[in-house]
Amino acid sequence: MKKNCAHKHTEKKQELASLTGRLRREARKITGPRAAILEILRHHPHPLTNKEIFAELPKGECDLVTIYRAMQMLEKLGMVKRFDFGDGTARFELVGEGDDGHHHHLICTRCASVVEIEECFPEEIERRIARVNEFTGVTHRLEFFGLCPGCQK
Amino acid sequence: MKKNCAHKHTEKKQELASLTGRLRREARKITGPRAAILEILRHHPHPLTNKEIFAELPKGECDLVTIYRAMQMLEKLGMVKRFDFGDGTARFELVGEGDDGHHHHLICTRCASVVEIEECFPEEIERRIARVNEFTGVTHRLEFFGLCPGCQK
DNA sequence: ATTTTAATTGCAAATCATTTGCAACTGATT
DNA sequence: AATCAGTTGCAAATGATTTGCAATTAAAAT
Repeated sequence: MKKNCAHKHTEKKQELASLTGRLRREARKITGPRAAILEILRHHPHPLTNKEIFAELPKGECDLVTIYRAMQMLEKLGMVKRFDFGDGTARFELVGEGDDGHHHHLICTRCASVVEIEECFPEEIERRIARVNEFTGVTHRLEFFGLCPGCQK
Repeated sequence: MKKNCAHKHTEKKQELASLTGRLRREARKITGPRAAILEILRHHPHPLTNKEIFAELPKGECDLVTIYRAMQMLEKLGMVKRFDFGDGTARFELVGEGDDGHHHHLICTRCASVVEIEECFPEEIERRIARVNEFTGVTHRLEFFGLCPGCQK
């Protein structure tokens, strides 16, 4: 069941207590659904869709809508990062304290397996793009696509 | 009404005849709706959503669904390129003959103005990413976001 | 430990972008 | 002008995500 799993820099699985602590600090309630969701995110290195999280959850643990609301909230608090693989479904990954979660992925266009990538768009080029166009606060969204070893028929 | 418009490499507005010619070659019919859609794309340098195309069209010229279908077809023929700015709506830009349309944009997160970017992700790094992970046919999706000069309060 | 209160949840229904079914229509070819 | 496959419009279906609202509950106050 395990997918390609080349974790270079996110191998630090956060403690559940640390996660709930962050919630508490923000005056959020630690509810059953939230603990369950965090627990699932904690154990998954790659971005998950809300449906996938829902599927991992014990049967009636919580409603899909609750997951949507939880992810919205966690994203606002900076505890999860939203990724867009271009298939019309949002994916979320837990973000470490202090970290901004910025990184990229290499996705197999056939089997959808995901590899986390260390490389990033060169800073100096991004700065030049910002300067030349007089934009400020420039970031980027970047994902790679290709055929994974197993799918190269 | 004009947005920020720094066209570096797509300043070659294709002839309508050349576009319909491509359709004809593919055994597609040149219909009123299609000609109208191509005409609009031809005159717009930046990616347009189907709704935007629809809005530009003379009132009852054609149905929104027809635009969806036309864009699907044009994308399949490689005549338009689909872009994803992460807001859940596809955008399309006309692609020159022979060109694959691969390029990126800098989008203002406040006013949504778009600037076309010449820079691309460094090839050698992409090749390394492919090699290291044993992926083939690797490409990328990349867009930049920031505050445009006019929106920097 | 019990009350109080605001945050949270579930469920149904609403939205939005996009797709699909199907019968009527129309370019392009003969 | 006849023919026929490709197209179109309209309604309805899909899929992801959001929203309204009344019932529930975690956490603070008593």
